[in-house]
Amino acid sequence: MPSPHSTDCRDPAEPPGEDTPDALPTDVVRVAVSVDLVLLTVRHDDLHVLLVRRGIAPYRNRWALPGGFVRPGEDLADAAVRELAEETGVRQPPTHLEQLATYGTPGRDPRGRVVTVAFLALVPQSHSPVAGTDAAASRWAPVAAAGDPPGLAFDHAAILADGLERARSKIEYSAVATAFCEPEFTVAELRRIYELVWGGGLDPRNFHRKVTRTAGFLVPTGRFTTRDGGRPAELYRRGDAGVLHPAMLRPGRPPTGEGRG
Amino acid sequence: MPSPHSTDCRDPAEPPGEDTPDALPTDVVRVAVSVDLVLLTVRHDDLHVLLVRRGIAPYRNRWALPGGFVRPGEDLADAAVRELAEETGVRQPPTHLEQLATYGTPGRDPRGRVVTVAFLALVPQSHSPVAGTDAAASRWAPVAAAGDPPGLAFDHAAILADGLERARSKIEYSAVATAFCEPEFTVAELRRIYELVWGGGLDPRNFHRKVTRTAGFLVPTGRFTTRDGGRPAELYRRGDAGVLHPAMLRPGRPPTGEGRG
DNA sequence: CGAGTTATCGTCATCTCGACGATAATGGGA
DNA sequence: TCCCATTATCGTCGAGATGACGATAACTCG
Repeated sequence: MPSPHSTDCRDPAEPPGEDTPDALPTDVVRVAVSVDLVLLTVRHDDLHVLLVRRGIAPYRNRWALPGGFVRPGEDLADAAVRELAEETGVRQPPTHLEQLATYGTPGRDPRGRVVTVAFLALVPQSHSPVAGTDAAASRWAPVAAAGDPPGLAFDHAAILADGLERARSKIEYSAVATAFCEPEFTVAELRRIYELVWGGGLDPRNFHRKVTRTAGFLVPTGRFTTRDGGRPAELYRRGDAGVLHPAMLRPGRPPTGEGRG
Repeated sequence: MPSPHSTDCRDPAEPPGEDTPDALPTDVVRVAVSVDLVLLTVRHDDLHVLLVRRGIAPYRNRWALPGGFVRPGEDLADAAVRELAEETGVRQPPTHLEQLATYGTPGRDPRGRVVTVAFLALVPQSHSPVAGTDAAASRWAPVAAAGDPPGLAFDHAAILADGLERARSKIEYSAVATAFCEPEFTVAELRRIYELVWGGGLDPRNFHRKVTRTAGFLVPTGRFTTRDGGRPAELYRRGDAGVLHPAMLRPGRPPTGEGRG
């Protein structure tokens, strides 16, 4: 495959070690890199996001997404997990953690150039004991009110919006909605997740048919619970399905391709 | 992030400007930030990716994804577009450009800590005159052979794989496949895109029905061409549809949810 | 002009979905 | 204890989408 039309390619490709300079070009700009977390959970029958209160300028006393600077020799995902534990007291690793996007617009941090890698994390309520060492320093905010005046610090409102949109679309074609659930859950509890994330009601009968017949989505335990009232409901565990086929369809779309998302 | 231990929060939230220190904490690590491009196009009836030959160590003479360091005051997406123009001679902005993911594992660059933001770009063949100022310095490689020994520099093989997977899945539920096409194209040409990206044959009749009936996907021009041979085919333009409903279904999946992607 | 090629339309069985009726199995009160 | 509200789960039905594939249209080439 090497150079088809190259004039002279007598020097073969080299491994990284050979002839490697010790440092990057001197004119390369160095920037601070941070990670920020959009950590979502469902509690009190509402979708919540974890926010921390900034203790220092800029945006002192404003609410922000939890996050912090990446340390030397630390991988990005590791930094996200570390910040999660440090700032929230959440011990268990999140049931779902994925990279969301990277935000690096100059000026997004008044202190200087900071590029932040945002992560989306989903946890069940049991993972979120309340969070934080200091009650005043962090809180779960209903997502609808998370951006209330004076608004979030930095560009965190945009990051939160992107995270929510990602969550909303991702539960359509993947099984990540179960990441919000306890290890064992009922179909109704899973349905409630979808309803809260999507913000609309779903037909219990069609939903039940859909999730129980999509292979790999749910694993029946054979045990039942009456914690939701009414007839006992079977308990399920997360299946091993990554993506769903066909996808869960978000209601409210026109019957035939309206295009435009 | 810094410790928000403030017990008393009598001071109201502050705008960024007030009490803002001039600089970031001194112990924050600064890293080099680069952008890398997975630039895909279809040429000679095959899916190709643009590669550049590295002229300096590390990985000297190895092929790599086009990219470079972000400049001071430059936004990430702007850097991607700039590198695209600089390294490839591609003038027009790509028909499709999206952020792919960020790679920052320590040690991925032997020269030091480098975090790279990867972008996925799709262009029609007409956008890719050949590319590059120096013929030996860049080339279009068939994606199947792009990673051939001795392999791509850095972790670019993984980035390329992620980009391909993104493209493969994204043409399912969005209309980005048209980004590979010239401004006016036939249904057969669009079908060929899907076949090459997915790597399998599609039924021309069912494909035609699907794309022409999905609102917003294609806009008929009323004109026809015989450039593909046979009966004249109508020319279409890209519609304004962002996402497709229902999605284009990748063949080869079992009829009912097999789960697992 | 006929053969080959490609485009486009149609048919049909199957699958899925949304709407919604029906039945099962609890707990809480009268 | 019995009735009822509540929730879970199963079934039915029509509309729409899909995959397989037949049929016809319209061009080029020999």
